[in-house]
Amino acid sequence: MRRDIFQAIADPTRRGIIALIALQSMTPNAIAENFNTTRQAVSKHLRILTECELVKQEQHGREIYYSLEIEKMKEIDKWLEQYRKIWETRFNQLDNLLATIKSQKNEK
Amino acid sequence: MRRDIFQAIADPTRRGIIALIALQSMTPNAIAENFNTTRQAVSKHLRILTECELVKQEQHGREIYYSLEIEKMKEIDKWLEQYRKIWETRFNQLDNLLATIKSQKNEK
DNA sequence: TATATGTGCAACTTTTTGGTTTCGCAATTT
DNA sequence: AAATTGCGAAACCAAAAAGTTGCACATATA
Repeated sequence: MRRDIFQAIADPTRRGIIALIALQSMTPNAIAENFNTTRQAVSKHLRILTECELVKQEQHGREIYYSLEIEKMKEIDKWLEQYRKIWETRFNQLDNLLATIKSQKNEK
Repeated sequence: MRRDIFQAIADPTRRGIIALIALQSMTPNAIAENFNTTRQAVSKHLRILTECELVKQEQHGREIYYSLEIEKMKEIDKWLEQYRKIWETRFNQLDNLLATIKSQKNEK
């Protein structure tokens, strides 16, 4: 089992679950109502999300409320950081190029 | 075949390839040297990356150079945006809380 | 022209994944 | 106490994915 955050967000249903519980915690049954699968399938997704600490659970009687561990999402942001640097550099280079063209125009 | 960007970055070897060709374009053979797999396996990964437009190729004679399509990486950033909003809000709330505590202290 | 090299592609195998069904347990409700 | 409800876990299945091997094709080199 690989069970890292990138593998966790690879599945569209899991991304749906993440979006759903991002703002309020929900029970497996309530979550499953929003998808075209069984409660058990959602339960499996929740297990995977829990295993890589993207989701936390809180038991209330026989109900278990799941919610997003937003801090963990920052890991993706952190990974993206190196590429953000690249595209920002490219953007600045383009910016400089445009500025150069503009100044050349004005010199005419 | 799902073949979206999230599925593409789920595989650790593919993330390795992305990191490798982010700054300079490389041939499949050169890329494969950096991993513990065969050239053909890398080729398959490159195909997947190409199919979801994360990577572009440029043919030079019999060699094919692969490089990262950095623009496509912004899609992940875009998806992350909604969650970034959440953690920034949380951060501000914490900030406000700390400020409140501080001012209460000063009132003593 | 013959040989070597860089490559993609197809067939095949193994592993992983997502889903379903069935079950048992604990907490409610009747 | 009995029935119902909410849940996770295990066993099983089908589909997908990752890797391997063998090939064909084009380009380069001898």
